[in-house]
Amino acid sequence: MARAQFDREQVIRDSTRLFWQQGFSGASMAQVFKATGLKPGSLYLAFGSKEGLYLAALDQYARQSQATLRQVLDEAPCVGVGICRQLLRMVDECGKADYCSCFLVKSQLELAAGGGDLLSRVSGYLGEMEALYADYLGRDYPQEQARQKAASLMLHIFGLRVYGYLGRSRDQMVAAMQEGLAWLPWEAASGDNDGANEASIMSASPLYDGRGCG
Amino acid sequence: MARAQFDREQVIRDSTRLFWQQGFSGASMAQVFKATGLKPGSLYLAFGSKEGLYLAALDQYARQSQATLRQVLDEAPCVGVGICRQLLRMVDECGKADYCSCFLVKSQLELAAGGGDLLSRVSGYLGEMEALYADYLGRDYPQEQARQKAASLMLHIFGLRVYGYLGRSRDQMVAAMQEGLAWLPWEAASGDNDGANEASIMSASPLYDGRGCG
DNA sequence: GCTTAATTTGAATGTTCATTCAAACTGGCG
DNA sequence: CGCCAGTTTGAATGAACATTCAAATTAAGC
Repeated sequence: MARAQFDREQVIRDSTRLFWQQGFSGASMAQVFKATGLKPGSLYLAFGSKEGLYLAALDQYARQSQATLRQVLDEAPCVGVGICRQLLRMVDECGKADYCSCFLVKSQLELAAGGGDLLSRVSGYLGEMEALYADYLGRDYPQEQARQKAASLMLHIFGLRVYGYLGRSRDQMVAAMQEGLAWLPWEAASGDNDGANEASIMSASPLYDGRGCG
Repeated sequence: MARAQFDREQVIRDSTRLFWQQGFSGASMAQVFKATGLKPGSLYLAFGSKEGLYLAALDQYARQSQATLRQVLDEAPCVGVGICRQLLRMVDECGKADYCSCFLVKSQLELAAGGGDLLSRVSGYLGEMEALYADYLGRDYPQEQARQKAASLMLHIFGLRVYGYLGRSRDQMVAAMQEGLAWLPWEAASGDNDGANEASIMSASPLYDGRGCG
């Protein structure tokens, strides 16, 4: 009966990289065939359409992002420190040559006008990220304050995803984040790294490191 | 010798609306012909190419945005109040049915991967907005603090341009902005409106009201 | 009102787009 | 081994794409 001869997750990962960089409209299926190594027939049999493939890419990216965020927050000595570490990592991403903002943020902006399935999925995932932060912050703050701080956090994260393109120095960006998020324990986060898990989290491909928008 | 029979500024304005909503790749020249009422030949004679027209749209949008920002800041009793008013207006934009983020922000994200003239123009304009805020803040703060606060401001503005899509209430968004920008005189801004200029600034078309990202 | 350069027109260009499909191939199973 | 459902192939499809151009039309200057 002949099983599929490609690694579905890897194909999605390759497609994600392309869609992330070029956008939905900006990436052609011809580029997808090249990036994944699959021929049209195989790709369409597996994913149905360009939109279907994009949807799979979004799902994988969001799932990965949430998992990584949970991991970072769980491994930190407290929520605040975990959040700082996550933010500092995002700042570091901005310095990379192939910096590409966040796949969800880019998708939200590109697809907003069109509406449709893709858009509601994206908005949903972004909302989930905020809820996740609020949830963790709920350990240290009363619920209303936790929600408020999560909103401010999302504002800074989204902002950084754009600001990161303007070529400011790492120090400038960190200072800008600290200015509006003064309630976070920045000192503790930049000081103590238990070192070991540093390498385990930094890994994977240069563009798609599974960290995402969270 | 036959002069051009169309209003160039109006054509650019119509094109801006389309590009702003759909993006550079997402908008087709056929849509541009429809939106502007011009035939291919006329448009290509006037602007050279799709990219040329997009460039004209960017320029007009950025010029208009900067002018409006200066006006708002100049008319306010002090810089802080002016900034708050501008931010509150941006929050209000998010509630509109055809909310479309900021043309410069959307362009930055879409064009970042491709590079080229368009991109450097966009990044330049965004940098100018920050410099403009820093300049005005220089009246109330020493230079270094002014720069810092301008950076934090841009982070919030960019953030809001994305966060605005998530469908939060006006109050929630205002609270989120206040959380990170607590040094601004929010009370004074929401309280005293001299009323008169309120209507003069709120005007123009539903999508393109010339306010922009600043 | 004639001249003439500038502008408008819209069909035509050749390319690239997402998608389809019949034919070839593959490998698990009886 | 031979069957056949599942998979791969890559050429073919027709629509949509940005752009061009020769011919028609316009109006400013004389």
